[in-house]
Amino acid sequence: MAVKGQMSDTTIDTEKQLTGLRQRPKRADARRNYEALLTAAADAFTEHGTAASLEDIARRAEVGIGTLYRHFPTRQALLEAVYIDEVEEMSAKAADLGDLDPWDALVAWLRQFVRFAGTKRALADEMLNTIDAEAPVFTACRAAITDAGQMLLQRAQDAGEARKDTNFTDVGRMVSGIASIKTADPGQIDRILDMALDGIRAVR
Amino acid sequence: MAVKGQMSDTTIDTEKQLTGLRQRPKRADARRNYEALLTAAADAFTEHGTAASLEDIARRAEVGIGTLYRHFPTRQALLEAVYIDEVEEMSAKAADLGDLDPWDALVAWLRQFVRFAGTKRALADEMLNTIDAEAPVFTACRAAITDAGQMLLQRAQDAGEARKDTNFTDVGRMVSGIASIKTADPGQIDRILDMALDGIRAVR
DNA sequence: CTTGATGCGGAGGGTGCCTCCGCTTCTTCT
DNA sequence: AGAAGAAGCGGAGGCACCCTCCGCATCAAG
Repeated sequence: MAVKGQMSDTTIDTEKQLTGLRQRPKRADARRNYEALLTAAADAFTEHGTAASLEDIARRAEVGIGTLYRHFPTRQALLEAVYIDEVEEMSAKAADLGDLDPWDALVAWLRQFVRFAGTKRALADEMLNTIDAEAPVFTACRAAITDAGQMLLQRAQDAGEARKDTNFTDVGRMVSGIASIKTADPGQIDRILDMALDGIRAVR
Repeated sequence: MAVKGQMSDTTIDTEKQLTGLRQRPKRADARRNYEALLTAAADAFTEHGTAASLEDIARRAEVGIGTLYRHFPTRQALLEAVYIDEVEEMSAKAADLGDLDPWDALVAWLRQFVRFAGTKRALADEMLNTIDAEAPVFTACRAAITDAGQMLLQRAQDAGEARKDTNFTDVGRMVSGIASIKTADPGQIDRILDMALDGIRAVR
């Protein structure tokens, strides 16, 4: 497929793909519960990893356990929904950052990317154990993230703020590598990321 | 410390280090139960991952649940013991292979290494989440594996069967990279390993 | 306002985790 | 060999979690 001048086209495409993977309930009360569960689950998974208690999630969402199971019949389903939700958020965030200075926007987005990758790696691993790496969930999510990152990097490059001899494939890998560093000191990741980002910046 | 001509010195050293990390019970019945638990746990963890049921492990070992908990107060402790046990086995295996042709010995050992790394990676990851990467368990285990592999590679190199411009650091990383490939086809890993091993073989 | 359709929630049965302590088995000393 | 204390055993019991099932409440379309 040809990429026309603007990036937004592909962004919209991948967003549609993502949304297609998930159908939110239509009745008002059901949708309320669904969203509450998603939020509670995201918190719980971040806090306790993939092993978080489903009953606890239902409690946090102030919803019966039965409701949780109706919306998400398996732990996998819930995991997947949370994952897609966060990818969508990363994607949307990229668009929101459009007003900022291109470089600042890129940095802000990559920071969020590190947080995302850090807490969600376990989740993705868990999912990989159960379903195929080529499952539509993953292809769509990868595409969405790549599109968003590519756009921000491109913009920074066009503004002469990021070096032109790189691409998002490299930057993405670098940053996710940094995100996966296991360390006791939470500030260390930030420091490393700062250094690495200096490497992406254009020489003035 | 200086390494004298023979490899066996370091091997013995690292074995001692490992054994020091674990003290088997001394009373006969207690030791029997301890070993039975270790075997059962290894099976269970390989089969169901780190989440295997401890009660199931006790059942398989034909031992009361209380006995399991006395020997291994936490899941971590059991995980660790199994891990050390398997590392010791890898280490011992390297010595056993001494009679074989150097190249065959190396290949046989690396094959076992892949199996080991494949099933035990999850275990090591789990442990890393709880304890430090520099904990004595890990340093000692890394050292033991490295020693064993280094010796076998050296032997194959000396016999002119493995290329001389490499070392176990590289070979080890390569093989553990291969071991970590996620795939549905179990034969694929074997095929890839074969190809990779051809790359280590000396040009005739 | 009525009335089906849709969604809610929690009781209940099953499993796993971990602790605690009365009973058994081993080892050592005489 | 026998006694006696040390060491070890095992499973009942209390709690949390998993998941299902179904009577009851709530919604929205007519």
